[in-house]
Formats: sequence, structure tokens, C-alpha cells
Amino acid sequence: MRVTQGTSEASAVSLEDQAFERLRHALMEGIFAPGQKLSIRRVAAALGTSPMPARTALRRLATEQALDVLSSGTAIVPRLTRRAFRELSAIRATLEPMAVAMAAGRIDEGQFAALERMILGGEAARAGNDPEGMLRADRDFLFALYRAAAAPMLYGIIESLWLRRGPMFWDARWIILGRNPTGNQHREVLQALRARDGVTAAAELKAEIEAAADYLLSRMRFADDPDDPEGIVRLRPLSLRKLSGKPTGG
Amino acid sequence: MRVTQGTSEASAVSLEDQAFERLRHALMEGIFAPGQKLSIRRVAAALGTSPMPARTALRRLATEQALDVLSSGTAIVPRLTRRAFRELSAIRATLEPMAVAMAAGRIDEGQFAALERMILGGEAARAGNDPEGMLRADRDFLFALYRAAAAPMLYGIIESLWLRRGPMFWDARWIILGRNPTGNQHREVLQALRARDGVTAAAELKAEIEAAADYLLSRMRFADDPDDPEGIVRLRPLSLRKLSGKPTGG
DNA sequence: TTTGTCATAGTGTGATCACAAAATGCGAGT
DNA sequence: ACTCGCATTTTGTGATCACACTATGACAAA
Repeated sequence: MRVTQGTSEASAVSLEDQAFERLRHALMEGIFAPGQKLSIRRVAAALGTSPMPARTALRRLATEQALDVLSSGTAIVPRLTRRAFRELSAIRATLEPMAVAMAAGRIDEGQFAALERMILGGEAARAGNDPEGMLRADRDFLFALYRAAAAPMLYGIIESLWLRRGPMFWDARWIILGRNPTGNQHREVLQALRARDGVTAAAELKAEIEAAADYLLSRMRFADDPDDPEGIVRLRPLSLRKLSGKPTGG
Repeated sequence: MRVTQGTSEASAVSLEDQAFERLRHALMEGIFAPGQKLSIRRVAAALGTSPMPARTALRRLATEQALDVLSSGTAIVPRLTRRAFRELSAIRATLEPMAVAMAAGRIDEGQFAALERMILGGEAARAGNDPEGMLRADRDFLFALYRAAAAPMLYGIIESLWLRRGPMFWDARWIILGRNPTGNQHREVLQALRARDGVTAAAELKAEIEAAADYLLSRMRFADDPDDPEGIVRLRPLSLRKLSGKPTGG
């Protein structure tokens, strides 16, 4: 959890804001694990500040649901239950297509070119077995669209959704990479946006989000999943008989 | 802005959390005016605490978009532009029906009775020219529904939407009271929920929110509305002729 | 009347401290 | 191995302080 010191242009931005952004980035990039406790003093030490900026930044993150707070007051990286993940995905499937529809007709040719490059970057990362690069490219693509919507409240809400699920989603990056077919509909979204067809773009994204949620629900473990009692039973007993040259299986 | 000291059961809750809740309540109940600056020291003095709890509470509120922050760092109660109000209303029209649909089938008979009483309370407040009572009853009704949805993330997002528009909405309470017909569809929503028809309940609420937004857009002033140059021209000149016993009009 | 300058007051921020509560580790007993 | 008690460490919270920056008001000049 060693995070680097800010850059020189940061001198005009408060330490608190810098800490806030640094922590948001850390949440999105899997630097924190779900369930990890973030103590004010330890975060401050890692950031190289006094506890104050870290303290406020952590509280701010809790307010936007990026972090949870234990009864002791300690901030903790969320571990999502199945139910919470379903809820979060349903909200995403509702709001992100809305943002895409709002972006339709607001994207210029330069932005289209940049978006195309992001798609190519994501595809290259997939082909190169680079799950981190894939997640980043996909995220950059979508957030470029949401920025284009010019709807600051909506953008802020979407950000908080992504922050809350950031750590566990990062943990699932190999699962996502291993999905075949990919389920990625960014090209379809972009094509519809080029045609100024916000309705189709929104529908394509909604379908993508919902299918991806279903896929992850079928592949991941969640915070309240019961220990699988059959898991151990599925370990078949070792065969104690002498090997007779025939494979015994198991 | 004198706000009262907490109650005895508050001793187990941090001052910061108490300050946070107190300020949220103040935003919803029109205690702050749009555009009002909230200085840490003045809020702390009013709450009777040191600046620390007030400071963190204000920062938290800014994080959830309930307050804005000036470049100086001072927190300010939002004044919404027309565009921002439209955006906020569109998000509400999308998310609140979603919560109502989720609540369908989760409301027991005791809750229905309480919801009915809230509707009656709102109607009585309207009939008694009590705009504050009306707003409270309507709010209580809707938030009871959203709580019944048992979707904590969605509930938190809806809360932040309501907080952001709280002050200016409060300022519009007489405009809302004066609306005739009221446009209030809570009875229809409740009826659909009784019939376990979440789709209809959601549609009724969506229609209500959208119509209410249109109504307010047509009646209220917003932060970036241009000064109406025709307003002064519409003041007709006084008549300088001697009064001749006939009303001159104007 | 308007504009510019300057002094003062107000403000947010980061640092630090003290204290109470919570967490942790260790040893003893069952 | 597990549980309990105790001492120690860690932790969050509120209070306070100092400093740099911002906002405001008063006064003089045009």
C-alpha cells in the first residue's frame, strides 16, 4: 500500500483533495482488497501527510459509498454480497445507458477517434492476456462517454457505483478476461453513437451490463456466500488399494 | 441558523455524525437558502461544537453533492441552474420508480396503513394551506416506499438527490401548494402497490415526478436565468393626466 | 459616483495533542 | 485446542493552534 508522493502541479491542490483522489484511484485499480481495513494513521503514513487529510478523505469516501465504516469508526473496503452486487448492477444498467443516451449527439469526430483507440486498446489487452490493461481501457471508454453526456450529477453517481465495486471487480479481472465470447459491446455502442442513435447505444450498453453481471454472479464468490459444504465432499477419497497399472481416477 | 443541541441518546453517536445528520435535516427543511455560504466556524458555533465535527460534516455533504464547494474551500448551498434541475429530475424520474418497483411485494399491511396515513396527512396539509406539512408528508411517504425497497445503495443515491435540491424545493413550497390540480399521484401509487403491481406503481410515480418537474420549470427562477429585460418594460408608465373619475387602468 | 488600495477580519487547511474506546497479543487455566 | 483475563498497542474523535489565503470594509483619489 505504498503510494507515491504527488507531483509538482499538485501544490495548488489541497492535500485532502489529493489524498481523496489517490484513494479513489487505489480503489479502482485493486490496490486495496475487499475487506481490507484502512486506518487513518496508516493511510496518512503511506501518503506522507499528517492524519488530517487522510482522515477527511476516508470519511468522504465512506459518504459516497466507496468505503464502509465499521462500528469502531474504521474505514473498510466493501465486500459485496450477492444481493448488493445485484442491486449495484441494476442501478448501473439503469443509469449508464441513460448517460450514453445523453451523450448521443454531443461527441465530435476527435472524440470518436479517441474512443475508437480505447476500444482497440481494450481488444489488444484482451488478446495479450493483460487483464489490467483491459479493465483500464474499458473504463476509459465508458467514462469518456459519460463525460460527454455533460451531466455532472449523473457522472458523480456513476463514479460512486464504480468505486464501490472497484476492488472486487479488479479481483475478478481474470474471470472477466477469460469470458468467451467477451460480451463486450463497446463497438456496437460506438456505432450507434456515430449514427446519433442514442436509444440503440443505450440498449446495447444495458444489455452488456446485465449480461456481464449475470456472468460474474455465476463465477464469483461473494461476501455472504455460504461455505460450500459439498465442496469438501467433492474431494473424493484417495484410493488406498495398490496400484495395479490401471489408472484409478480420482 | 441556530440549531439545537442533540438529545441524550446522542451520547453514543459521534458529534460528527450528529452534525452531519443535523445539517442534512437543515438542507431538507429549508433552513439554508440556496446560495448561502456555510462557514465551518459559524456552523460549529451554531451546533455548539469545536470546528472539527462541523468541518468533516460539511465535507461529507459536499461529497454527496448536497453542498457545493467554492474555490476558496467554503461550502455553499447549491443554487440549481435549469439544466441542473432538469438533469436531477431526470435521474429522479429514473431511480425513484425503480425503487418503488423493488418495494412492490415487500410492504406489509401495517406499512400500508402507515402509508395511507401519510397520504391523508399530505392532503390535510394541502387543504389547510400548510406547505411545510405537505412537503414533509409527501417526503415521508416516498421515503417509506424507498426504504421498503431494501436497496441501500439506491436509497443513498435518492437521498443525495433530494438533499441537493432540498433548499430550492423548500423555497418553492408555495408554488407547489398552489398547483391545481395537485398532480399528486401517491394514491395511485399506493393502489398499484396494494395490487402488487410494481410496474404500474413505478409508472405512476414517474409520471408524477416528470409532471412536477415541468411545472416547477415553468414557475420557478433558476440560478442562470437571465434577468428578464422585458420585466421592466412590462411596467407600464403611470398616467400623468388628471384623474377624471374614470379608472385609467394600468 | 466609481475605482483602487490597504488594513483587518474571516476562513479553510494541516498539524498536533489528549483521551476514550477498540483491537491485539500473551499467558494461564481447563 | 480453546477460552478467558489482562496488559499493551492501536485507533478514531474532538479540540486546539498556527498559518496562508480570501473576503470585506473603509478611505482616498479621479
